[in-house]
Amino acid sequence: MKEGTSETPGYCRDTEDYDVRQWDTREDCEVRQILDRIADKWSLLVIALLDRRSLRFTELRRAVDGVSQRMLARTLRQLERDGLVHRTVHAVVPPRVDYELTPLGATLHSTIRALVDWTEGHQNEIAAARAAYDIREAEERAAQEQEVARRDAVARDVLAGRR
Amino acid sequence: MKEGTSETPGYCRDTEDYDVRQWDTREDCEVRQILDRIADKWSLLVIALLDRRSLRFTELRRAVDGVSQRMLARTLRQLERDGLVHRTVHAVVPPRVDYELTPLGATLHSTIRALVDWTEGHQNEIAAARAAYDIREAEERAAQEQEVARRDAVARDVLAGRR
DNA sequence: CTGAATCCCTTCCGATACTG
DNA sequence: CAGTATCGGAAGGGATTCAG
Repeated sequence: MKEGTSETPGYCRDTEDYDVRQWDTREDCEVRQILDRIADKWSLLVIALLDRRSLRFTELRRAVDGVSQRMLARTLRQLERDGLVHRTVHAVVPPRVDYELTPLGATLHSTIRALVDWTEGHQNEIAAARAAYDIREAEERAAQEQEVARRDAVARDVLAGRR
Repeated sequence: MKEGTSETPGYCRDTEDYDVRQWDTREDCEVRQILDRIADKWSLLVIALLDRRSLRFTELRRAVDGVSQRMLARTLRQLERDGLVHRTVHAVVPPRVDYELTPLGATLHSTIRALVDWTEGHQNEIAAARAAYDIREAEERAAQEQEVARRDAVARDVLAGRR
């Protein structure tokens, strides 16, 4: 089986004796796997970039900045297979290949865009939360060590002095 | 440096001579990294699950179904550090730890929910697209092989018969 | 230019075992 | 119950090379 195909076990042990409360647990047989691909680092960026315009391979490569040729090619093939991106090959030399969102991909775009926008809009809060967390953790760690040292001292005193 | 800290280079080469068209390329110094964490497989599921209710570690473990103890613990630590999830330790025995979304995390919930809903709502279309793609690819591959075989035959004839 | 294929190193992650 | 520590296999992904 070729590399990117993912053996897709496909199973879905029958949902007998299992009350579907929301979507949470195992009905994701397929969903879980799709979500993984959609929420993939590069897929996210590519879909976000392909907004109402088509871009060629090299343009995407430059725009994403950091993606390797290998990963971009793989990502695009997957997105094409999933019917989210359309690939147009122009029979010219040098070859030119354009990528654009399919109607299905376009419906995903706004959702992904929302996610990206959220991240942009809250990155400062997250950075602050991280800083606060790190400080708290450092303090706790320090207090912990002090406590250990104190106990050590006490133990030494007891052993050395009066016993 | 401990495992999950991620060396966070933090750089962001100054945005001189770079027209910010949208968000696409490199202003993601920080965003890119946050997006990666948020769009993470387990983070997504955990945040989606923590809807207006608090769950304890084991409940999450069961609900997510498939996550290892290690990954769940790591994911929760990260989410806590990012200020998206709040952790409450009850000083009882056996220990009990509750997790719930912070206000910040709650604002992310709907967005993530939208992503999950999209996936659920379009999984059939994606499955169909994949099937179609695979068939097309198989046909092309078959045609390719036929062509090769045909040319082979011709070449053999030329070499053997009249030359 | 647009890929596919190979090599190879790094990171991820699950299984297991051990604390509080 | 709620973790942390360690280890080994598996997967991810970059650099390079070759082809159309």
